Amino acid sequence: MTIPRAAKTLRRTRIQEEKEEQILEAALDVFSASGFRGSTIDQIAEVAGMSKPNLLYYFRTKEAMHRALIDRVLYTWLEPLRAFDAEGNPETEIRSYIRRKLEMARDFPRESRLFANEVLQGAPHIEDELKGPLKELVDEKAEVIRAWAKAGKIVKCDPYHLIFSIWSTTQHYADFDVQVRAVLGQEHSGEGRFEDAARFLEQLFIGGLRPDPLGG
Amino acid sequence: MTIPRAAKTLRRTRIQEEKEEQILEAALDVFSASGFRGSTIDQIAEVAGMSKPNLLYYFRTKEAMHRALIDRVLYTWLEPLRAFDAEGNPETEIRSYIRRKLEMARDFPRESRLFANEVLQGAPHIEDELKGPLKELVDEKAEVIRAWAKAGKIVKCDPYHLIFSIWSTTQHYADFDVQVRAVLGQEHSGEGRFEDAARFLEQLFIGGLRPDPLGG
DNA sequence: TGTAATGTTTACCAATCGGTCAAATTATCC
DNA sequence: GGATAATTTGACCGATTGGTAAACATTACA
Repeated sequence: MTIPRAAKTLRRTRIQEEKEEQILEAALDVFSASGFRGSTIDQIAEVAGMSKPNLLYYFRTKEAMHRALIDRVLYTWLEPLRAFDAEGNPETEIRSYIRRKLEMARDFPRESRLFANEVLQGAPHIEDELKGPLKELVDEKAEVIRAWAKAGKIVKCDPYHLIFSIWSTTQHYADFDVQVRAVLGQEHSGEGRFEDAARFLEQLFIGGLRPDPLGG
Repeated sequence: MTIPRAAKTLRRTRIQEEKEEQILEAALDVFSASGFRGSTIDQIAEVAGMSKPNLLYYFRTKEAMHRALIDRVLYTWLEPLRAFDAEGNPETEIRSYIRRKLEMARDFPRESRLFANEVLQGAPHIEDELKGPLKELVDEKAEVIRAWAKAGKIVKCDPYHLIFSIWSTTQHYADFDVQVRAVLGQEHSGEGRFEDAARFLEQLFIGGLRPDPLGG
């Protein structure tokens, strides 16, 4: 007889690990492309290359799949911000934060779109994460930035909106990729666009945050 | 007998205008909140306060509704960029473009999310608009910016990525509103956040684009 | 005021949705 | 190799999906 699924997590089989991996990979594909409501279990099952009931053997509901996916991806997604170092030099810290975020937009666009879809549609499944861990992390880093400003290392500015602007400008290249490509045209839509973006954004932020020479 | 719907558009009745208005208003609500695939005709019908078949009397399919909505909103949405004036002073032009875009994010968040949802999910319904009218408009304004840079009025930079960065930073406050609110916390989530954002973004862009005093 | 055009509703359709079930199959371990 | 646990499948469920047909109600206009 099949053991109750709750007990399944006590010890995980080789097959379980492989299949769950397979499923979450497919789920990332589908959820990031259509959002939660717009995605169907059948789609995910097809991409994962298994039957729907088989998929539902590993994740009992669509919600459970989505949750597992969010949980797996969220920590990694916040890594660049976590790496933001209070001890470091403001200019190099901001520069490398922008770089890292742009690299993630380039290398993990599906992850970016997964969150974008979720937040865009009111974040019904990740509200707690936003108000909890995310807010705390941002609060912490905002303090760092504020300290830099107070010390005259960068211009006085609202640290929260600074962080928002780095998020939005970098993630734009993942979330709005088709629009970026459409506007740039075929000739500038190669991978070089990330280098161009990096150059521009560093110029913008470093220039825009340079401390007022008058010390104002 | 009911005349074929194709002929309906020859002359529009009072009722037609009212009801189509009602429907598109409801459709904006629903599509912007759930994306095309995630939205249902039933939802829209309920929000519009009419029966589903009645709604389908005015728009034969879900696609037709979506298309009509996009068509109606797109022109307005591009208005701020169109207002970007080559003759004007770069600093004030950029400043007022940011202001206008932020005002739209504040006053028309549903419109912003409608496009964000669409682009995020691969822009299956507006690809032509992106590659056509949008690209042409951006190309034109990019030339203006390039000329400013050449004349030393602003720093030399990639005009396309500049435009992208203004889009992304401003629309962020509409598209990622829940995240912004969650991170700012209750105390800073009032309407004042748009003023704070405006102040920061103007500081960032004006500072970041200020021409190099060495003339480099 | 009559009537033709327009608008609305009820009842319905096939397809798809998320999910269940029991039977069949495969892997594991003694 | 056999028992037992783990995995997979096909058949199926009720609810919801986008959309239709036709009867019914209302409006506009001569």
